[in-house]
Amino acid sequence: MIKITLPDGSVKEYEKGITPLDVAKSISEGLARNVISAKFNDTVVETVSSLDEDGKLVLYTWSNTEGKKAFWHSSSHIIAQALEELYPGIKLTIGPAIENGFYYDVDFGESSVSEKDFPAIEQKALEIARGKHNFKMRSVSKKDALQFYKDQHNEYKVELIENLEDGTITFCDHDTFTDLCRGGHIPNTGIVKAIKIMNVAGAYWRGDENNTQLTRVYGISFPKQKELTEYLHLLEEAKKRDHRKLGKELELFTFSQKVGQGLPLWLPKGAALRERLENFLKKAQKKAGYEMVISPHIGQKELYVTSGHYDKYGEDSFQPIHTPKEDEEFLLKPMNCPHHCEIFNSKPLSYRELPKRFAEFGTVYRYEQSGELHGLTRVRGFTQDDAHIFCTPDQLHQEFLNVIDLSLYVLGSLGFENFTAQVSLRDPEKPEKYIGSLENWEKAENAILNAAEEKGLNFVIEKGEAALYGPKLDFMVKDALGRNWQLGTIQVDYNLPERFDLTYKGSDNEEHRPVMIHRAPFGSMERFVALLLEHTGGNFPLWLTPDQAILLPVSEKHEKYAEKVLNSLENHEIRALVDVRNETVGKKIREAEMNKIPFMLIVGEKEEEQNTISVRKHGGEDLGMLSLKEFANLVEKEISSTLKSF
RNA sequence: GCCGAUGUAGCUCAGCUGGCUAGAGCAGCUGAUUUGUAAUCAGCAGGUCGUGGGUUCGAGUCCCUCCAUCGGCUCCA
Repeated sequence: MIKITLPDGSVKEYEKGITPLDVAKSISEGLARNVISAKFNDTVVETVSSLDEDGKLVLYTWSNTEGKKAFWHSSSHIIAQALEELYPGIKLTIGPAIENGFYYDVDFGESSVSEKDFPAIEQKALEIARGKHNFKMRSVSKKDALQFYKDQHNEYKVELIENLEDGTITFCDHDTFTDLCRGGHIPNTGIVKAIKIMNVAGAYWRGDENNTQLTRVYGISFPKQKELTEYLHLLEEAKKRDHRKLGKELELFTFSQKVGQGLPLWLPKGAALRERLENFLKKAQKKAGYEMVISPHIGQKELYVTSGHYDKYGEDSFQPIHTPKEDEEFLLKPMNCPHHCEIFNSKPLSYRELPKRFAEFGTVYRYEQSGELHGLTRVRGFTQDDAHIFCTPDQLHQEFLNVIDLSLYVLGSLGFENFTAQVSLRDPEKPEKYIGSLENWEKAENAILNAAEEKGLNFVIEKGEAALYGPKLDFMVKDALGRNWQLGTIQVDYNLPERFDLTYKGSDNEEHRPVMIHRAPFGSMERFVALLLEHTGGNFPLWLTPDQAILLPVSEKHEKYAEKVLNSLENHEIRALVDVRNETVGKKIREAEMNKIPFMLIVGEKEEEQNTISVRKHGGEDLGMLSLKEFANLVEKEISSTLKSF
């Protein structure tokens, strides 16, 4: 007999060799029907694996993330079988479950797959699924495993197996299909009732662009057809929140082929919105002791050679600007830090004057790869809400904590609650990616980890994500389709102060090296506005939104009164406009709704007589007739409830 | 940069296997209507079909180049 501990803490005794599925049956029939995956002692096991020792068992159904993972991973086996049957001779590589579905990377050799082939593959996969084939794991010796794939001329699987230890290698069979696999499957293929190929894309073998490019087939599957339909509907809904679509509809920004790709043009409403965001941050920064500085958009090549950026990025950047004078080269500024270092250098400073906090909304230009450009989230010219803090080593910790506070204030004020804090460290195996001494890096990494812990931030650590000159604390936010983007960032840097030979006079009358903090709470204005658009669906906070209210005169007769009201609204600092078009009220409301204007103010005979406005909120709520004063109070109250001061 | 897809009026889209002067709705303009909580009616105007080449008697439609966009990969100072 063995003792099985269940998640609720209860311990039950079973015959040795019992399976998770049997355990489920002993609990309830319903559970047994729904169990599709299990973990035994924190290791993923099959629902039909035999359990031979005491341990902790967790059973998973479709409603658990772990259950979905097993479901989607199993589905990738089914798709792989379908592909092999339809395209004989292809070479399979890896096929994991991902956040939403799964993919399989395939070397199609001479053939290729495109959208029009999807239905046939899906149908084949469904046919296989309906066969209710059991997934069966079996151990294979390294020698046999290698032979199996050598016979298939599949060099990818061979490479995978070569890196595995003999004795740990398992294959998974279902129907006529066999795949190298670690395990974690649903009991049988029949549980998959709906399966859809979402798209195909190129992906490099082992993520290295020097390797062969494989075809990545993305798919998703569900235990019910209805759930697939719902998922596809959800995707459609998410597309409505796409910032590229909303930005166009709300006239915030545009792009022009003539100006160039990745170079956004801010339209009047967008520019005004951006200015409000900038002022919001400027106000907070002023309280936090920052000073605004301004630096030019170009700098001598020498500046970036000093900073180390030229060596690292020069080749893949916008190329130097040449002047009539020979040997003179300027670069478009790809970041503000070197300029700010020189500002620090402009006069001798004493420790009494530190920290120095130089802030600038600095526009920078980076030659991002063409395939990587994406709306406003990844562009070639953008404005960072940048600042550099130069402080003594003693001040670093407190300064870093203060910057975390500022960043959290910014995210909180704009309703970003579901962000992930990420500590990005260097990849110890690739020192060539970074500048500076190991000692400096360790100091900087510890400074960040300590500060993040002290603030009680719930953070994840990512190795290899650090910046060229130092580690970072990044705030990541998901877009409408669940893709992660970095917004705010805080970086500790011991290296640029050395490269620029920055010093201050200490109390001991000796020269000392300051430490530098790079920080940008928004990240960039472009990306921040993009993510804000996707999060709010275009319904910005009232303080930020382009037009807070629109006056809708019932007929031409009430235009004068509307203009009068508009005037008073302006006196109350409410941004409003009048729709004087010769249209019905219904039509004006419809358009104001589509333009996502928070308040629609209808003025007609009654309102003019009583000196009031009838207020309709975006979405349809009727607030009835209000006096101007009442309305102004309402607006002020709503604003102050979302916009706290720092 | 790489893989795959897409590009028709300001916007959203139709245009089958190549065949008259390329269509619709919305937006725009003109006129009528003077309107009370998500589309009043009528008329008009608007496109060298992303670009450049090619095949053909004939190209929006087929082929190639380039540009841009979309989904990924790689990258992200």
